[in-house]
Amino acid sequence: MPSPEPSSTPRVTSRDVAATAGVHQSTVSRALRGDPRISLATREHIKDIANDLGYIPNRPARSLRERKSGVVGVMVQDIDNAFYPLLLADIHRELAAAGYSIVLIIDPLHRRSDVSRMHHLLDASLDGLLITTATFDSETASLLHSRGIPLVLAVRSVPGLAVDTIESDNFSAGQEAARHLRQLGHTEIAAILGPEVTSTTRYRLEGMLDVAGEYIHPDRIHFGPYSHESGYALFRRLVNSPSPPTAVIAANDVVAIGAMDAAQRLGVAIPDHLSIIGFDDIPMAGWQSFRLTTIRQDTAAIATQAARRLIERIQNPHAPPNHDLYPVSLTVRDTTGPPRT
Amino acid sequence: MPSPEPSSTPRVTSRDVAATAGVHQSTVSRALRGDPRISLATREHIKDIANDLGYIPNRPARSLRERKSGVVGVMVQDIDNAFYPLLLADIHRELAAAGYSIVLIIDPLHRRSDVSRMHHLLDASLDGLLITTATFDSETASLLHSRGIPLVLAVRSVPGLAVDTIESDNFSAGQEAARHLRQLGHTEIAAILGPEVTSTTRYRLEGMLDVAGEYIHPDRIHFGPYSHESGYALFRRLVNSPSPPTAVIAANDVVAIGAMDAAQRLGVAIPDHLSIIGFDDIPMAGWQSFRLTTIRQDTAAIATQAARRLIERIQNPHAPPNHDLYPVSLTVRDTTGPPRT
DNA sequence: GCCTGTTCTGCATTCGTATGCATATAAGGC
DNA sequence: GCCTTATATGCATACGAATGCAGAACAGGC
Repeated sequence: MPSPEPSSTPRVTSRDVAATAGVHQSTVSRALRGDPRISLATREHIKDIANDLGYIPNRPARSLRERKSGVVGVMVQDIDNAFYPLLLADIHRELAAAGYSIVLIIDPLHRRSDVSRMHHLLDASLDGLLITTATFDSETASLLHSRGIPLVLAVRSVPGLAVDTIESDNFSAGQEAARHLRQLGHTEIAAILGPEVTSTTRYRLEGMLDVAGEYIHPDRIHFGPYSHESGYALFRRLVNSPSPPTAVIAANDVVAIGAMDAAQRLGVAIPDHLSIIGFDDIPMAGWQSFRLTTIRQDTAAIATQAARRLIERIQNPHAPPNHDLYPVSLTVRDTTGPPRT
Repeated sequence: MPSPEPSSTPRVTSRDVAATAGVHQSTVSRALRGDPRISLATREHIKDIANDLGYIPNRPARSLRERKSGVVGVMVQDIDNAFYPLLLADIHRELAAAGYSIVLIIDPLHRRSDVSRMHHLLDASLDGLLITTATFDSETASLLHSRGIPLVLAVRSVPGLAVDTIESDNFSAGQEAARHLRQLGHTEIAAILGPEVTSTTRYRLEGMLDVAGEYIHPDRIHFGPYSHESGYALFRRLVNSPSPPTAVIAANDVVAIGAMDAAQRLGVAIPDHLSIIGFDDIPMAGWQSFRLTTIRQDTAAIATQAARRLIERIQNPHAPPNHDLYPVSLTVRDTTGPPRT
């Protein structure tokens, strides 16, 4: 198969189509958009010619004129973290089905976005923004919202910010996790949590404390990033402490699996010596190597709904904001059991 | 924190800035781009006013005028597959550093892109395209290239297509894997491979056969998607066959881990009963739960280099294409050993 | 055959920025 | 104090598509 040379042919525009069809550019525009005011015959004729010439409407020109780009931004914390690809897959499917392209915006915690860094979000190249990385201490979402860009918060919420929010019932999630461990008889519970400034961490913690506050000593509550490494490191520290806990609640499955990795390395038997429970129920949690007990959240539903809400918001910027709260459920596998005696 | 209302204020344009600065729009444009022909005083004055007014240049307008969008597309097979996020992270870092935004294009194998589906890739909204999903049977890359869009192929190559290509030495990779198993004494080797139409699969297979052709019976060569599920299912079939192999070469680490998952479920001891080797050396392969022996490829280098090549290609569309070939190396962990006796 | 009313198409402008060219003002030479 | 050369800014237009409005072409009524 010989490789065809790239053609340096200048792009064919609606004017070119118009010229060869013997009509005016405006007629081409209308014909291709199916305007019934153009006679059917002319419409078909123009479509044929457009096809022959390989005409493709210029997107920037259209965006400029229509004041919308057909592109939305999706902000994730860290693409190299099993949770976000999971979200992205469903978000992408839904948005693509509606004709939107997705710009990937990676917004790591340590590199907080100031106003200047978000200029490119407000340059009219994005019709909307789906944020999965909102934190309590960042004004990003609030600023963007005040600048009028259609906005949706998924997974994490910001109290008092009146924008569409799609999240799990994380308070219940925390309760469920703690309740499960309590029912197994644990009284020495530790928590390896995510960043303190995230709603997921805060509400889950509140739920845990609500159910098992007296069994989770403040010294045993640790905060860190939502990462495998964090689970690994903090678990290590917990186990090497003078009085190790009998159960660990991990920030999410990724962290829990990091902890399990450390456990395996340290020769800590799970669940015989120590129980671990996570949150999310990502597919990996169900793999034979892990069989992780976890609080399931409906990530697919959240992703899909977030995408839909964003589309609605773009179409109707002034509708009152919605708050979708999804229930969670305990999934018992093999990493939790009664405490060692 | 009260939630500020989204402002419906119309966007502030360079003309607005010009008006309040008492200069012409063109002067604003030049001043903000640092044109030395505008006096320093005026430049600063205009910048201050632009700041005060919160002026942000309109991207579609700029794209239209400059004939470049500052956006590149990155095509991946399946975001929900550990390998691609890994690639994406580095690609994103590199492109973001160069000021490019990334549009995520998911191009699943089963939904092949025809010309109409790729119209939106040619509508001038993308300055270039980084394809990680090229296959032998798809004309996508070739077509796009002939249409003149700057193009880079990463990970997978297409023979005879004269475009920048960045890949590992997959033939050597196949050789290494087979050599390792041969040196351990294996004579009953099976292969759970990726799609036959990918260069990675084809070249790795050729490498394997080159070294151990007589020990890899054609009936034991299986093709499937590069997925956990495929590894799981095909491994199961292999083990349940009348004469199971003593070693399995998996398409990549994701597939290998799928196979290990099946092994664990079926009670097949690894490596005592059966050896498994993968390709890539994704971080997960090193986790305690897996300790997978694998042929390491420098994914980070490939991702980074691909991004750089694309940037170069955009700047200089007519330079001769480059072919970067990266060496691979055997990483021995705990999933390979001598065959059972 | 004139007038009204449809139906179809063209004209001209708009979106916001960048830039070639012209021009105005200032500075310098003598 | 006139002319040349910088220096600094303005003017006008292009990028490509969409659209309000005007107008052409045609049909029908009488």
